[in-house]
Amino acid sequence: MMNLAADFPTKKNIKEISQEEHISSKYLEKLMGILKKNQLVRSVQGQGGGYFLAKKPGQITAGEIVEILDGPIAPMKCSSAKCKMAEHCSASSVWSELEKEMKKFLYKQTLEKLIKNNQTKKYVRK
Amino acid sequence: MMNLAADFPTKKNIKEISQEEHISSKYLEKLMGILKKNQLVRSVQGQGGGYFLAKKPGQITAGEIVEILDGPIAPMKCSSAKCKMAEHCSASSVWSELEKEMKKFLYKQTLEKLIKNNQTKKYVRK
DNA sequence: TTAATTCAGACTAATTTAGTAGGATTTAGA
DNA sequence: TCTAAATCCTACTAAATTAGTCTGAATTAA
Ligand code: FES
Ligand code: FES
Repeated sequence: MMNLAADFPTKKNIKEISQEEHISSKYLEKLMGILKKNQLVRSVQGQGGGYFLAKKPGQITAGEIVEILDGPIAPMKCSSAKCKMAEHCSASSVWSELEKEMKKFLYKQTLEKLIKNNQTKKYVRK
Repeated sequence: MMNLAADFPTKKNIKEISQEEHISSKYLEKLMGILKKNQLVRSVQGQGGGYFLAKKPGQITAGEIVEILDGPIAPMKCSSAKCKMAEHCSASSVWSELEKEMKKFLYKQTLEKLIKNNQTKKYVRK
């Protein structure tokens, strides 16, 4: 039988990631499950298995990740959640505009960008 | 004795505001208390009393109100709350930049602006 | 003195979130 | 074919936060 696990050199398993990111492996397992269900990562099961990105880092944005893991991007529950008072609420326009700004910002932060920023950060660090 | 309550023609009492804003008077009482403690509104006690703005609408911003009633403006608990992982967390820069954008936006929305927007809204409504 | 009002703070209930537990399934390799 | 290393699945728990209530005291106009 061929070795599936060997075909994806960038993959990492839960144990590795959890150590690098200082996050409990059990919790990470859960999160990766969600990311996988939403097709941001793919996985190889069984011994030697692990996870890897489903797209190029330049094509994954913070916006996607946040919406998948945290739910809709919104400054208030009111804003996107179709608040029933929105019609006669003077604040609703503020929420919806702010929501737009947040989305705009988060959807232009790609993983690639983040990685680069983080690498320079390391150099700059004393 | 002079009549304090008559001196501030724009004042409204809890009952009036709670009806206008469709919010329970008990809850509103609590919120007004917080706004008062933070000097966004002032009040007159006793019969005929009520609340009124402590500054001109052009000098009160959504940012202030939100920070007073909702706490620090932040997209994540992590961002401004001095997350202890921030040093080796690749996401922290995203949170802090987004936080800046949110503050910038909210601090330029004055009450005056909001009132104007809301008036035109009424005209436009079918 | 009375009635209308703000003021103060404790309390409750509901919801959300972060995180854990336990076991089933899949797979590589000996 | 057996075993160990991994993902997968999903229910559960605990903690924190939030929205909102309740009670009663203090203040003031009339
Ligand atoms: S109460 Fe929901 S938008 Fe204002
Ligand atoms: S974990 Fe707090 S900033 Fe990333």
